[in-house]
Amino acid sequence: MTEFSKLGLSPTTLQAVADTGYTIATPIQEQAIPVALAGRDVLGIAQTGTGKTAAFTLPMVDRLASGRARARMPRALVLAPTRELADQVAESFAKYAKGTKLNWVLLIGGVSMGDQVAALNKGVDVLIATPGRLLDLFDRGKMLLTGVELMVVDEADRMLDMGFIPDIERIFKLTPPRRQTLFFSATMPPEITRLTQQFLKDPTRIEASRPATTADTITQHITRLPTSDPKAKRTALRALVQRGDVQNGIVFCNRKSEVDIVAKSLQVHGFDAAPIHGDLDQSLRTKTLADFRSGALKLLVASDVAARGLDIPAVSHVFNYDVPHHADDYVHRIGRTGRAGRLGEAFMIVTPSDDKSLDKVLKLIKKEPVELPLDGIDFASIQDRPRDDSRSSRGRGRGERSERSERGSRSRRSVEEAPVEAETLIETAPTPAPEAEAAPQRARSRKKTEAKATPAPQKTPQKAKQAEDRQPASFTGNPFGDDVPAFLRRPVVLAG
DNA sequence: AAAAAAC
Repeated sequence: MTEFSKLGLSPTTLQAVADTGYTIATPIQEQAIPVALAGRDVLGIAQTGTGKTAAFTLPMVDRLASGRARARMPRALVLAPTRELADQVAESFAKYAKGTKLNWVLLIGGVSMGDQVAALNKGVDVLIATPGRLLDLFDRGKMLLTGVELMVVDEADRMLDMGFIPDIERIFKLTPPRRQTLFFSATMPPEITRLTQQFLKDPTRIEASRPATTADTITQHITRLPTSDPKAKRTALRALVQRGDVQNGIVFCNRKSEVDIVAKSLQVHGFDAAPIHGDLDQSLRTKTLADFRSGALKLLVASDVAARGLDIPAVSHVFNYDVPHHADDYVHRIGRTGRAGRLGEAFMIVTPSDDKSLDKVLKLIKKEPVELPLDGIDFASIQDRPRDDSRSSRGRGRGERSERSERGSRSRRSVEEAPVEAETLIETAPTPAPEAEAAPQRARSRKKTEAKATPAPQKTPQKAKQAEDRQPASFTGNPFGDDVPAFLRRPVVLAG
């Protein structure tokens, strides 16, 4: 157990740490911070939940605090594989750089470039970016990377999975070789090893022991269905969600289309649920995640965009609507619960077509999940409506009609009609009273429509705050008032 | 087999 005060951080940074309430460093922080402060490269083998983000943010703040960025010449760069992860790093930066004059900008896709370009022009110390938007802006000549003193690569193995390695290589080559590099990956496949050999200089290798393959704080269940029918799976999911004491939960699906269908289905049945995946508008992704974190949203239906890295401190339940094809993903998914010593529960729906994937999962977790049968549901009699069916409802029974509405883009019919099929399909787990549970769902739909209709979505509180931080309170239209900073009087130096 | 990421 090492206190932060023993790691060599400056008093300002220590104060920022103290303000967050943390006093004891995690193993990765304890090992990485002194090495990074000494200016050495770090190769950190660690996954999320180990305190990795603070392990690189804190020394970064300290090492950058003395200098000042010039226009279009950032001094540090953090790369993350997903927009949400980048945003999370930015939040960490906001916390720990509070007492300094450092500024930063989040460079991610899916949002307007305007603010990002303005920040770059003004001069920003730290770029926190996903590779696509960073390179896009670079190719448009919006910044140079020759002034980068410190570069962080987070979740490198995931970048590999996502095909980002050529981009990362290119970015490495755009930064000066003398830079310091902090490189993090949960695993070290050969491609990643090669990358570190090429771009890191005599790195100190730090391994934070994985908190066991699957945390002991998570109780794992599997429910076997006799059919792969989607409607049967959704019925089973509702029964599982209703069975326990779900404070909040994440429902993982393998496909984005399935995420939409399952979220919609849960909403129609009166659950407070919303989808998140990469095809959704970024403003909606941000808002949905914020709602889920704050407790305003109970069920997050997600693709694997939310499986890794996202730091949601208190998730009581994880539901695997689908068995993930990669066993690793199972570990990441259920790792969203049972964090920081809390208890968590994980459920997985398994159908006959999941045999292969399930074998891989069971082999990896080396643990026998609790079999949880759903008695009283006649799955064999549940049939999904054929996909190529015409849109007319002629000749259909009540249950099927209800299912069709569930598929519709945004059902308008009153929610009281919704649980028709529940009479026949759910015997053990009654649908919640519509009047009690339907309201949040309708509110959510309305918000979504509004967001689409508004040309310039409102700044999230966090973004507004960042804008505030970048801009003096006395801002009157001329960003610098009468005092034009020195870097603006100098011509911008192009190309090294 | 699919997810993610740039316009």
